[in-house]
Amino acid sequence: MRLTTEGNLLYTYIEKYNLKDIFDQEVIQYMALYTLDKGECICQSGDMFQSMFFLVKGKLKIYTVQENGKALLLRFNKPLSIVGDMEYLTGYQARCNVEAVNKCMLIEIKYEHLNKFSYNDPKFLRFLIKQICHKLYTISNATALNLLYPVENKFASYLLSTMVNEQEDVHREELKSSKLTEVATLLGTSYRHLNRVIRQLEKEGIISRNKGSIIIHDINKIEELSCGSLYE
Amino acid sequence: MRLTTEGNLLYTYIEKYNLKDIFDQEVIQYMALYTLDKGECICQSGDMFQSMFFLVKGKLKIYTVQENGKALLLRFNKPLSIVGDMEYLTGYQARCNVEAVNKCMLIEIKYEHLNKFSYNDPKFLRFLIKQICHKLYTISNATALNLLYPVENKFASYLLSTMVNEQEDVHREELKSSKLTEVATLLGTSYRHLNRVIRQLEKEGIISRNKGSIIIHDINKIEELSCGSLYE
DNA sequence: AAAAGAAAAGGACATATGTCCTATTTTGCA
DNA sequence: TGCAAAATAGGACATATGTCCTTTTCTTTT
Repeated sequence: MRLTTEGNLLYTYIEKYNLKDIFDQEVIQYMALYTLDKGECICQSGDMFQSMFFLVKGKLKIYTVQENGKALLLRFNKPLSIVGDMEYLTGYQARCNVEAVNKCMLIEIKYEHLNKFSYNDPKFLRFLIKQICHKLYTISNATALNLLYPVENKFASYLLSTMVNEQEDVHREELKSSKLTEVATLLGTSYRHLNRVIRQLEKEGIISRNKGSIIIHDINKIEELSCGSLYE
Repeated sequence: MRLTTEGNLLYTYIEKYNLKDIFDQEVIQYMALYTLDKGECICQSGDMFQSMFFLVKGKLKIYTVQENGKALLLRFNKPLSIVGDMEYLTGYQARCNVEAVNKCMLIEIKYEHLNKFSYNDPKFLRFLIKQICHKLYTISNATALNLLYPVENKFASYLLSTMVNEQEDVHREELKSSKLTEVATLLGTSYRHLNRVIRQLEKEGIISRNKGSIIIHDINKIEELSCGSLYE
C-alpha cells in the first residue's frame, strides 16, 4: 500500500463522496490517499488497526480464514465503504482479511485524528452506525440463507444479486464476482458442487452457459428459487 | 406486553444497568417498563419499530423465519441488550422475530423521544455503535463457523459457549439453551442429526448424557473440535 | 503463435445431513 | 397422582455436498 500524492485526486474523491458532510475541515487536512495494487492486503485477521479507510475506487474482497485453512468470502466492498469502522470504537482486532480484487484507492484517517476531532461528532457517529448496520443487515440475511437453503437456492439468490443494473445502487453489486471458483468460495461450497448445480439448472432450461458467462432464460424461476432472500 | 408500574422497579433497573451514563434525565423521564410473558413476541419480521427496548430481565430468543417455513435461531439475548437499535437510525423494518423465552422485563424508549433528546448525543451514539458491533462480531463469527464446519464442530463450539461460568460475563451465555431440539434449531440442523453427532461423541468418551443434561469428560478434545471459533 | 497456467467440466466415490418413522422417557399440568 | 404433550433415542433410506481425479477449454505471457 503506497501513499499517493498526485494532483488533487484526494480532494476529487472527498468531493465525489461528500466526505465534507461527515468530517470537518480539521479532519480532512489529515486525510491521505493510498493506492493498493491487485492482490495486496489491507489487513489480516488478528491485526490491530491504527486507521480507518474509505474505499473510493476499486473492489475489496472481505474473507475469513479459519483454523482448518478453509476460506469464506464474506462480501465484496465497493465505494463508498469503510474498513476499520467496527474496530475503531470497540478496539477489537481485525476479524477478516481484506484484499484488493483490482487496483484500489483508499482514503486513510488515523484513529488518533478521529479521537481528536470526530469522537464527539454526532454526524460522524451516525454515519458509522448506518455503515455498520448495513453490514449487519447484509450478513444476517446471508447467514439465514446460507444455513437453511441448499446451494441451488443460494446460487439463484446470488445471480439475482449480481445481475441487476450496475448503476442503480452501490450496495447492489457488492457480491458480484465472475469466476465460478470464486463464486463457489463465496457461497461456502466447492467448485465441484456448484458446477453440478449449474448443470442441473441448465438441464432444466433455466439458465445457460456461454464461455464462462451465465445467461438467465427464466428469471421468474430464478426469483422463485431465491426465496425472496437476497444477499443485499 | 403490558405496562408495569409497580414501585420503583423501573428506577432500580436504570440504576442497575447504569442507564444514566447513556441517557440524560430528560430521556429517562419518558422511559416505561414493560413485562413480557413467556412466549410473547416483541416483533415479527416486517414490523416497523416505534421504540427501542432495553432488556433488563429474562431471556429473548432472536430468530428468523424464512419463506420455506424453516426457522433459524440467530442468538439469545440476555440483559443488558437492545432491541430496535439497528432500526432506529436506518429506518429498516424488523428482520427477526423476537420472543420471550421466559418472563422478561423491558424498558421502552420511544424513537420520538430519542429523536428529541439523544439524536445528537455522542455518548448515546457510541453506546449504540458498541452494541451493534457486538452483534456484528458475533454473527460474523457464527456465519463462518456455520458454513465451514460440520455439526460436530459447531456443537463443540456451542458447548464451550454455554458451559462457562454463568457469572463471568453477560455475553458469555447468550446462546445457552437446554433442550436439544432447540439446540438443533440454533445450529441450523435437524434434531435427528444432532442426536447422531452427540451419540458419536459419547461413543468416543468425550461427553456423556444424563437425563437430558450433558457432561463433558474431555474438555481438551471439545476445545480442539471447536477450532477456536466460538459463538461469542 | 506457442507455451504455461488458470479455469471449467464432469466421473467416481465417500461423507454429512435431512426426512420419515416408531418407541421410550421425561415433564408439565389438570 | 395420572394423563397428555413434549423431549429423547435411534433405524432406514434419500439427498446434498465434499474430495480426488482427469480432461478440456480459455487466458496470459513470452
